[in-house]
Amino acid sequence: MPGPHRWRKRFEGHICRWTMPREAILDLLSRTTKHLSAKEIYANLLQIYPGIGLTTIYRTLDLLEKTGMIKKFNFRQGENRYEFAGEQRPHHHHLICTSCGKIIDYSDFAEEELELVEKSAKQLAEKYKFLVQDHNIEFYGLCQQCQKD
Amino acid sequence: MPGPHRWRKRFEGHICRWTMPREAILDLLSRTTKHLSAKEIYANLLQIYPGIGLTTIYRTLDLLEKTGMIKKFNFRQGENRYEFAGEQRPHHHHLICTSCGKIIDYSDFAEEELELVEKSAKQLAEKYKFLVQDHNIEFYGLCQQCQKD
DNA sequence: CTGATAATGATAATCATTTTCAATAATAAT
DNA sequence: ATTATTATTGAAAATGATTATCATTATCAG
Ligand SMILES: [Mn+2]
Ligand SMILES: [Mn+2]
Ligand SMILES: [Zn+2]
Ligand SMILES: [Zn+2]
Repeated sequence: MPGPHRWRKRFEGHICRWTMPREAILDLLSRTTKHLSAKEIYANLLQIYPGIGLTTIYRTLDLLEKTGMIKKFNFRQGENRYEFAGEQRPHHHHLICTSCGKIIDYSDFAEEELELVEKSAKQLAEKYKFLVQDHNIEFYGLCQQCQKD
Repeated sequence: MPGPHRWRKRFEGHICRWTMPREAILDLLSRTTKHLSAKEIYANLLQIYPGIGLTTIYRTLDLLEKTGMIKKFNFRQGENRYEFAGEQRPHHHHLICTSCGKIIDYSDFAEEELELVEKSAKQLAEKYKFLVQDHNIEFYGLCQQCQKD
Protein backbone atom coordinates (compact mmCIF):
# COMPACT_ATOMS: atom_id res chain seq x y z
CA MET A 1 0.00 0.00 0.00
CA PRO A 2 2.17 2.83 -1.22
CA GLY A 3 1.19 6.46 -1.07
CA PRO A 4 1.01 9.19 1.49
CA HIS A 5 -1.08 7.19 3.92
CA ARG A 6 0.90 3.99 4.06
CA TRP A 7 1.53 4.16 7.79
CA ARG A 8 -1.61 5.88 8.80
CA LYS A 9 -3.58 2.98 10.18
CA ARG A 10 -0.73 2.05 12.50
CA PHE A 11 -1.44 5.23 14.32
CA GLU A 12 -5.10 5.03 15.00
CA GLY A 13 -5.72 5.39 18.68
CA HIS A 14 -2.36 7.00 19.26
CA ILE A 15 -2.72 10.40 17.67
CA CYS A 16 -5.33 12.56 16.08
CA ARG A 17 -3.99 13.83 12.81
CA TRP A 18 -1.90 12.31 10.08
CA THR A 19 0.51 14.84 8.66
CA MET A 20 3.18 15.22 6.05
CA PRO A 21 6.15 15.39 8.46
CA ARG A 22 4.98 12.25 10.24
CA GLU A 23 4.66 10.36 7.00
CA ALA A 24 8.00 11.63 5.75
CA ILE A 25 9.96 10.74 8.87
CA LEU A 26 8.48 7.29 9.22
CA ASP A 27 8.95 6.68 5.54
CA LEU A 28 12.60 7.65 5.66
CA LEU A 29 13.29 5.41 8.63
CA SER A 30 11.41 2.52 7.08
CA ARG A 31 13.57 2.71 3.96
CA THR A 32 16.95 2.61 5.62
CA THR A 33 18.71 0.16 7.88
CA LYS A 34 20.85 2.94 9.28
CA HIS A 35 20.56 4.36 12.76
CA LEU A 36 19.88 8.01 12.10
CA SER A 37 20.14 10.99 14.42
CA ALA A 38 17.56 13.76 14.48
CA LYS A 39 19.86 16.05 12.59
CA GLU A 40 20.60 13.44 9.95
CA ILE A 41 16.90 12.92 9.44
CA TYR A 42 16.46 16.67 9.21
CA ALA A 43 19.18 17.01 6.58
CA ASN A 44 17.70 14.17 4.58
CA LEU A 45 14.17 15.49 4.59
CA LEU A 46 15.10 19.06 3.79
CA GLN A 47 15.71 17.92 0.23
CA ILE A 48 12.27 16.49 -0.39
CA TYR A 49 10.45 18.68 2.12
CA PRO A 50 11.99 22.14 2.28
CA GLY A 51 10.69 24.09 5.23
CA ILE A 52 10.41 21.19 7.64
CA GLY A 53 11.60 22.12 11.12
CA LEU A 54 14.08 20.33 13.35
CA THR A 55 11.66 20.82 16.22
CA THR A 56 9.08 18.76 14.41
CA ILE A 57 11.63 16.02 13.84
CA TYR A 58 12.24 15.74 17.56
CA ARG A 59 8.56 15.85 18.41
CA THR A 60 7.67 13.25 15.84
CA LEU A 61 10.47 10.94 16.87
CA ASP A 62 9.21 11.04 20.45
CA LEU A 63 5.75 10.25 19.24
CA LEU A 64 6.83 7.38 17.03
CA GLU A 65 8.89 5.95 19.83
CA LYS A 66 5.96 6.00 22.21
CA THR A 67 3.83 4.08 19.72
CA GLY A 68 6.62 1.53 19.38
CA MET A 69 7.13 2.08 15.66
CA ILE A 70 10.72 3.17 16.09
CA LYS A 71 13.43 2.57 18.67
CA LYS A 72 15.71 5.13 20.26
CA PHE A 73 19.31 4.40 21.12
CA ASN A 74 22.11 6.13 22.90
CA PHE A 75 25.40 4.64 21.79
CA ARG A 76 27.56 6.80 24.05
CA GLN A 77 27.76 9.30 21.22
CA GLY A 78 26.54 12.83 21.69
CA GLU A 79 23.18 12.36 20.03
CA ASN A 80 20.45 9.75 20.17
CA ARG A 81 19.83 7.56 17.15
CA TYR A 82 16.64 6.03 15.82
CA GLU A 83 15.73 2.96 13.85
CA PHE A 84 12.56 1.56 12.38
CA ALA A 85 11.04 -1.26 14.36
CA GLY A 86 8.43 -2.91 12.17
CA GLU A 87 7.84 -6.64 12.30
CA GLN A 88 9.95 -6.99 9.16
CA ARG A 89 12.95 -6.07 11.26
CA PRO A 90 14.03 -8.87 13.55
CA HIS A 91 14.91 -8.20 17.16
CA HIS A 92 18.62 -7.55 17.25
CA HIS A 93 21.47 -5.92 19.13
CA HIS A 94 24.45 -3.77 18.22
CA LEU A 95 28.18 -3.63 17.80
CA ILE A 96 29.47 -0.09 18.19
CA CYS A 97 32.90 0.97 17.01
CA THR A 98 34.32 3.35 19.60
CA SER A 99 36.72 4.78 17.05
CA CYS A 100 34.60 5.71 14.02
CA GLY A 101 31.09 5.32 15.42
CA LYS A 102 30.05 2.61 12.98
CA ILE A 103 27.07 0.58 14.15
CA ILE A 104 26.54 -3.03 13.13
CA ASP A 105 23.28 -4.89 13.65
CA TYR A 106 23.58 -8.50 14.63
CA SER A 107 20.96 -11.06 15.46
CA ASP A 108 23.18 -14.07 15.99
CA PHE A 109 22.72 -16.00 19.26
CA ALA A 110 19.08 -14.93 19.23
CA GLU A 111 18.04 -18.18 20.82
CA GLU A 112 20.58 -18.37 23.61
CA GLU A 113 20.07 -14.70 24.23
CA LEU A 114 16.33 -14.95 24.46
CA GLU A 115 16.72 -17.85 26.82
CA LEU A 116 19.03 -15.91 29.10
CA VAL A 117 16.92 -12.79 28.94
CA GLU A 118 13.73 -14.60 29.82
CA LYS A 119 15.33 -16.53 32.62
CA SER A 120 16.83 -13.31 33.94
CA ALA A 121 13.57 -11.42 33.74
CA LYS A 122 11.82 -14.11 35.70
CA GLN A 123 14.41 -14.34 38.45
CA LEU A 124 14.89 -10.59 38.72
CA ALA A 125 11.16 -10.25 39.18
CA GLU A 126 11.33 -12.67 42.09
CA LYS A 127 14.47 -11.45 43.74
CA TYR A 128 14.15 -7.69 43.24
CA LYS A 129 10.42 -7.47 42.52
CA PHE A 130 11.46 -5.69 39.34
CA LEU A 131 9.18 -5.82 36.32
CA VAL A 132 11.36 -6.12 33.22
CA GLN A 133 9.84 -4.41 30.19
CA ASP A 134 12.79 -3.98 27.89
CA HIS A 135 16.44 -4.94 27.61
CA ASN A 136 19.51 -3.72 25.88
CA ILE A 137 22.66 -5.61 24.96
CA GLU A 138 25.54 -3.97 23.18
CA PHE A 139 29.18 -4.63 22.42
CA TYR A 140 31.73 -1.84 22.15
CA GLY A 141 35.04 -2.24 20.37
CA LEU A 142 36.76 -1.70 17.03
CA CYS A 143 35.42 -2.37 13.57
CA GLN A 144 37.58 -4.06 10.95
CA GLN A 145 38.74 -0.81 9.41
CA CYS A 146 39.62 0.83 12.71
CA GLN A 147 41.64 -2.15 13.90
CA LYS A 148 44.07 -1.47 11.07
CA ASP A 149 44.56 2.21 11.78
CA MET B 1 46.37 2.54 53.66
CA PRO B 2 44.18 5.46 54.58
CA GLY B 3 45.14 9.08 54.08
CA PRO B 4 45.34 11.52 51.26
CA HIS B 5 47.46 9.28 49.07
CA ARG B 6 45.47 6.09 49.26
CA TRP B 7 44.83 5.89 45.54
CA ARG B 8 47.99 7.50 44.38
CA LYS B 9 49.94 4.46 43.29
CA ARG B 10 47.06 3.33 41.09
CA PHE B 11 47.78 6.31 38.94
CA GLU B 12 51.43 6.05 38.30
CA GLY B 13 52.06 6.04 34.60
CA HIS B 14 48.68 7.57 33.88
CA ILE B 15 49.04 11.12 35.11
CA CYS B 16 51.66 13.45 36.44
CA ARG B 17 50.33 15.04 39.58
CA TRP B 18 48.25 13.77 42.44
CA THR B 19 45.85 16.44 43.64
CA MET B 20 43.18 17.07 46.19
CA PRO B 21 40.22 17.01 43.78
CA ARG B 22 41.37 13.73 42.31
CA GLU B 23 41.70 12.15 45.71
CA ALA B 24 38.36 13.55 46.85
CA ILE B 25 36.39 12.37 43.83
CA LEU B 26 37.87 8.90 43.83
CA ASP B 27 37.40 8.64 47.55
CA LEU B 28 33.73 9.60 47.35
CA LEU B 29 33.05 7.09 44.60
CA SER B 30 34.92 4.35 46.43
CA ARG B 31 32.76 4.85 49.52
CA THR B 32 29.37 4.60 47.87
CA THR B 33 27.61 1.94 45.85
CA LYS B 34 25.47 4.59 44.20
CA HIS B 35 25.74 5.66 40.60
CA LEU B 36 26.44 9.35 40.91
CA SER B 37 26.20 12.09 38.31
CA ALA B 38 28.80 14.83 37.97
CA LYS B 39 26.49 17.30 39.63
CA GLU B 40 25.75 14.98 42.52
CA ILE B 41 29.46 14.49 43.07
CA TYR B 42 29.91 18.24 42.93
CA ALA B 43 27.19 18.85 45.51
CA ASN B 44 28.67 16.20 47.79
CA LEU B 45 32.21 17.51 47.62
CA LEU B 46 31.29 21.16 48.09
CA GLN B 47 30.69 20.38 51.74
CA ILE B 48 34.13 19.01 52.49
CA TYR B 49 35.94 20.93 49.77
CA PRO B 50 34.43 24.36 49.25
CA GLY B 51 35.70 26.00 46.13
CA ILE B 52 35.97 22.87 44.02
CA GLY B 53 34.75 23.47 40.48
CA LEU B 54 32.29 21.46 38.44
CA THR B 55 34.71 21.67 35.53
CA THR B 56 37.28 19.81 37.54
CA ILE B 57 34.74 17.13 38.39
CA TYR B 58 34.11 16.50 34.72
CA ARG B 59 37.79 16.52 33.85
CA THR B 60 38.68 14.18 36.66
CA LEU B 61 35.87 11.78 35.85
CA ASP B 62 37.13 11.55 32.28
CA LEU B 63 40.59 10.87 33.56
CA LEU B 64 39.49 8.23 36.05
CA GLU B 65 37.42 6.53 33.40
CA LYS B 66 40.37 6.34 31.03
CA THR B 67 42.50 4.67 33.70
CA GLY B 68 39.69 2.18 34.28
CA MET B 69 39.19 3.08 37.92
CA ILE B 70 35.59 4.13 37.40
CA LYS B 71 32.88 3.30 34.89
CA LYS B 72 30.61 5.71 33.05
CA PHE B 73 26.99 4.91 32.27
CA ASN B 74 24.19 6.47 30.35
CA PHE B 75 20.90 5.09 31.58
CA ARG B 76 18.73 7.01 29.12
CA GLN B 77 18.57 9.77 31.68
CA GLY B 78 19.77 13.25 30.92
CA GLU B 79 23.14 12.94 32.60
CA ASN B 80 25.87 10.34 32.71
CA ARG B 81 26.49 8.42 35.92
CA TYR B 82 29.67 7.03 37.38
CA GLU B 83 30.57 4.16 39.66
CA PHE B 84 33.74 2.91 41.24
CA ALA B 85 35.25 -0.11 39.54
CA GLY B 86 37.85 -1.54 41.88
CA GLU B 87 38.44 -5.25 42.13
CA GLN B 88 36.32 -5.29 45.29
CA ARG B 89 33.33 -4.59 43.10
CA PRO B 90 32.25 -7.57 41.08
CA HIS B 91 31.37 -7.25 37.42
CA HIS B 92 27.65 -6.63 37.26
CA HIS B 93 24.82 -5.17 35.23
CA HIS B 94 21.84 -2.96 35.93
CA LEU B 95 18.10 -2.78 36.33
CA ILE B 96 16.81 0.71 35.61
CA CYS B 97 13.37 1.88 36.67
CA THR B 98 11.95 4.00 33.86
CA SER B 99 9.57 5.67 36.24
CA CYS B 100 11.66 6.88 39.18
CA GLY B 101 15.19 6.37 37.84
CA LYS B 102 16.21 3.89 40.54
CA ILE B 103 19.19 1.77 39.57
CA ILE B 104 19.72 -1.73 40.93
CA ASP B 105 22.98 -3.64 40.59
CA TYR B 106 22.69 -7.32 39.95
CA SER B 107 25.29 -9.97 39.40
CA ASP B 108 23.06 -12.99 39.13
CA PHE B 109 23.53 -15.21 36.06
CA ALA B 110 27.14 -14.11 35.97
CA GLU B 111 28.23 -17.49 34.68
CA GLU B 112 25.69 -17.95 31.92
CA GLU B 113 26.13 -14.36 30.98
CA LEU B 114 29.88 -14.58 30.77
CA GLU B 115 29.54 -17.70 28.70
CA LEU B 116 27.21 -16.00 26.23
CA VAL B 117 29.32 -12.87 26.10
CA GLU B 118 32.52 -14.76 25.41
CA LYS B 119 30.93 -16.94 22.80
CA SER B 120 29.43 -13.88 21.18
CA ALA B 121 32.69 -11.96 21.19
CA LYS B 122 34.44 -14.84 19.50
CA GLN B 123 31.87 -15.34 16.79
CA LEU B 124 31.37 -11.64 16.17
CA ALA B 125 35.09 -11.33 15.68
CA GLU B 126 34.93 -14.02 13.01
CA LYS B 127 31.78 -12.96 11.24
CA TYR B 128 32.10 -9.18 11.38
CA LYS B 129 35.83 -8.88 12.06
CA PHE B 130 34.81 -6.82 15.07
CA LEU B 131 37.11 -6.63 18.08
CA VAL B 132 34.93 -6.65 21.20
CA GLN B 133 36.45 -4.64 24.06
CA ASP B 134 33.49 -4.01 26.31
CA HIS B 135 29.86 -4.94 26.69
CA ASN B 136 26.77 -3.58 28.29
CA ILE B 137 23.63 -5.40 29.38
CA GLU B 138 20.74 -3.62 31.00
CA PHE B 139 17.11 -4.21 31.82
CA TYR B 140 14.55 -1.43 31.83
CA GLY B 141 11.25 -1.64 33.64
CA LEU B 142 9.52 -0.79 36.89
CA CYS B 143 10.86 -1.13 40.41
CA GLN B 144 8.69 -2.55 43.16
CA GLN B 145 7.52 0.83 44.38
CA CYS B 146 6.65 2.15 40.93
CA GLN B 147 4.63 -0.94 40.04
CA LYS B 148 2.19 0.01 42.80
CA ASP B 149 1.71 3.62 41.74
C1' DC C 1 -16.82 24.03 2.89
C1' DT C 2 -15.95 25.59 7.41
C1' DG C 3 -14.70 25.82 12.18
C1' DA C 4 -12.28 23.85 16.05
C1' DT C 5 -8.00 22.82 17.36
C1' DA C 6 -3.92 19.69 16.72
C1' DA C 7 0.34 20.28 14.61
C1' DT C 8 3.97 23.05 12.80
C1' DG C 9 8.20 25.87 12.69
C1' DA C 10 10.90 30.06 14.04
C1' DT C 11 12.82 31.51 18.04
C1' DA C 12 14.37 31.46 22.57
C1' DA C 13 15.40 28.69 26.56
C1' DT C 14 17.48 24.72 29.01
C1' DC C 15 20.72 21.55 30.44
C1' DA C 16 24.82 18.73 30.37
C1' DT C 17 29.26 19.03 28.99
C1' DT C 18 33.48 21.33 26.94
C1' DT C 19 36.65 25.09 25.99
C1' DT C 20 39.42 29.10 27.30
C1' DC C 21 42.61 31.26 29.96
C1' DA C 22 44.70 33.53 33.84
C1' DA C 23 45.82 32.06 38.54
C1' DT C 24 47.41 28.37 41.48
C1' DA C 25 49.77 24.51 43.36
C1' DA C 26 52.47 19.94 42.80
C1' DT C 27 56.80 18.36 41.84
C1' DA C 28 61.55 18.57 40.12
C1' DA C 29 65.68 21.05 40.39
C1' DT C 30 68.70 23.85 42.97
C1' DA D 1 64.06 24.58 52.20
C1' DT D 2 63.63 27.65 48.16
C1' DT D 3 62.77 28.26 43.51
C1' DA D 4 61.40 27.21 38.82
C1' DT D 5 58.56 24.62 35.79
C1' DT D 6 54.33 23.55 34.16
C1' DA D 7 50.24 20.48 35.09
C1' DT D 8 46.07 21.47 37.16
C1' DT D 9 42.47 24.28 38.68
C1' DG D 10 38.14 27.10 38.55
C1' DA D 11 35.37 31.07 36.72
C1' DA D 12 33.33 32.34 32.79
C1' DA D 13 31.95 31.77 28.22
C1' DA D 14 30.94 28.52 24.49
C1' DT D 15 28.95 24.48 22.62
C1' DG D 16 25.61 21.09 21.13
C1' DA D 17 21.56 18.44 21.75
C1' DT D 18 17.08 18.77 23.07
C1' DT D 19 12.81 21.21 24.80
C1' DA D 20 9.48 25.07 25.58
C1' DT D 21 6.84 29.05 23.71
C1' DC D 22 3.71 30.92 20.80
C1' DA D 23 1.73 32.83 16.70
C1' DT D 24 0.54 30.69 12.32
C1' DT D 25 -1.06 26.85 9.53
C1' DA D 26 -3.29 22.67 8.09
C1' DT D 27 -6.11 18.47 9.23
C1' DC D 28 -10.44 16.62 9.40
C1' DA D 29 -15.18 16.01 11.69
C1' DG D 30 -19.48 17.87 10.90
MN1 LIG E 1 19.83 -1.72 14.80
MN1 LIG F 1 26.44 -0.59 39.17
ZN1 LIG G 1 35.37 1.86 13.24
ZN1 LIG H 1 10.89 3.12 40.33
